[in-house]
Amino acid sequence: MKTKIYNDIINSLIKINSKFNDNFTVEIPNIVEHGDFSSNAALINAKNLKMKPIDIAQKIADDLSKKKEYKSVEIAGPGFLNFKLAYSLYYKELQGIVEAHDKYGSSNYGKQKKVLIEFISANPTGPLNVVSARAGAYGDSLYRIMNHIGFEPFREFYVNDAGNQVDILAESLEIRYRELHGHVVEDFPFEAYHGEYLKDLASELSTVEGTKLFHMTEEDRLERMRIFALDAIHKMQVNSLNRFDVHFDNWMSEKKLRSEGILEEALSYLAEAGCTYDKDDAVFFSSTKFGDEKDRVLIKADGNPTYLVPDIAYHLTKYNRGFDIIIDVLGPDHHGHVSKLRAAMKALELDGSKLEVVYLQHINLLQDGEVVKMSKRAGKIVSMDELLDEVGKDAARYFFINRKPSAHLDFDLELAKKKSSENPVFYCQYAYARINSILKKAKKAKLSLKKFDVKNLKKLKKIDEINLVKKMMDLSSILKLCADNREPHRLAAYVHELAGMFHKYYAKYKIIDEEKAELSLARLYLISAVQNVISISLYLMGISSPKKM
RNA sequence: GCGCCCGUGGCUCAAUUGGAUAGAGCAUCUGACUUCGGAUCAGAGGGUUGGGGGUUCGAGUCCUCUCGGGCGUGCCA
Repeated sequence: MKTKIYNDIINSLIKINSKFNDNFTVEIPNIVEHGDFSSNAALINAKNLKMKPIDIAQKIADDLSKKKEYKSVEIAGPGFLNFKLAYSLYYKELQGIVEAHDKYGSSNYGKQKKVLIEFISANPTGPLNVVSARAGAYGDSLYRIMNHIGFEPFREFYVNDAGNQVDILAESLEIRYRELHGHVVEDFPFEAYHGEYLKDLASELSTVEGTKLFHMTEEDRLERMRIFALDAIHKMQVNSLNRFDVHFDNWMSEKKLRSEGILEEALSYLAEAGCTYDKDDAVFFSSTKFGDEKDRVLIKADGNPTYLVPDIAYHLTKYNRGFDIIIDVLGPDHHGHVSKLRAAMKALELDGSKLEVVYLQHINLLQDGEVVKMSKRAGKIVSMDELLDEVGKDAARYFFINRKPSAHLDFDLELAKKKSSENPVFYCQYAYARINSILKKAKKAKLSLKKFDVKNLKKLKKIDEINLVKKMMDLSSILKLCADNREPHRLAAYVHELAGMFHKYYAKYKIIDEEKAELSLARLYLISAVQNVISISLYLMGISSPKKM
């Protein structure tokens, strides 16, 4: 509908002067008195056309008010054009919402662009924590939204199952295993993983292997520990993610990348490009050529690659797999790292504009008003499972999505535990459940929408009813904003507003009035559309729509 | 030092990408159920958008300076 108005304005502008500027917008104003839609076309064109904005606006208004679709075209302020549309257009749109059902708001906007969204990518050294939960809620919702409007998104989890930390993991498990079998371990190493889950893993390992492992060579034993721990922790993480309704299309293993020789490949490309050199027994990447502050080590003096190498190799595979857009969802402590990565992409002559990095800011966990210090090493972290136990999937997902990624997040554990009206997700779900119950009651009163003739939508004459339709029509532009800016939080605000409008409407008007069957049916039709839009929005955030609460 | 992110009512956050009177929730106060679900609704108070300057018809948004807070700046990952 916006584009229709936009085109109508263009046609009017052509009549005035062909040298107009089409860089104006058509928007839905915040203030109801400003009409259904408004445009700044006259303001933008004042310079080009060498006319006063008000005069341009007047010409456009005169031209467009001849059309029957426009109930009124008014000029306001310095030269804004405010449009009011005929109700028949809204009835048609309302019908479209109901008929499209769960496809409403979907489109071919993304033109099948292939989008890789890498998120969470937590180390496989322990259970997922609340930081991963935020990334999970964010990445999965972005996926759902992009999928809905015609992109081809792909979800990937990068598993750092090789390297130093995995050795530490194996050693940590070994210590727990020894303890379990009566060995006294005097000083638990500081750098080892201290979490309780390793004790559980040790006892699981013991039931499988008994004391057999003590008879192996140290090397074999640690390898067994490594494989066992990685596998068990992976399952643990998948299990938590299933509870959170977050899923992946691919788990990319660093170990696999290494075994396939991709690291060497990446290194040789860099060498061919003349971007590497040897110094102090190490191999350096001359990243300063590409805007980095200093050159970075690729191969350490001990012959092992730094973390940068597998990361470059991994991103090389992202490009090679033919994605149009590559999105990395990272924690804020990675931004120093990304400049190195970008330098490498430049050195390999890859299109840097394809790679986007979204930084999710930190989460402060608040308990009794105090910040809970989280430390992986000390094992003092709140896990995703604990969070789900306490607040449930729906509230947790809403809570995380409700904020833009770049904002810091204070997660008040006490507040989140409360299953009360303080939690906005209940407000939205309640609207859905309430509509459901009204529709059920309507059936009992023998008001069936199946017999409803859409011609009777003209019974919907209240401005509140038209406003509900207008709000629902916003969905597709909200989804575009969410997708283009990689900011799903707008959808959370949107569904909350829509639910609010419905609650107000419900309180003000009686929907089922047995003496006015046609009006009742028209209103039932309206609220069934609202229910549909709420359900779609919640689904896109991974939140359920319960029929009863 | 240098780089990145953030600063909006008491608290947590929005603001359709530069639009008209900066909006919600929580908290506080006042009201509304014999009626479709009160997990709701109606209403009130609360703001120099950290501060100064600039760009223009128009700035929370862009530029610049400045003050706070967070993070980064490893031959750790």
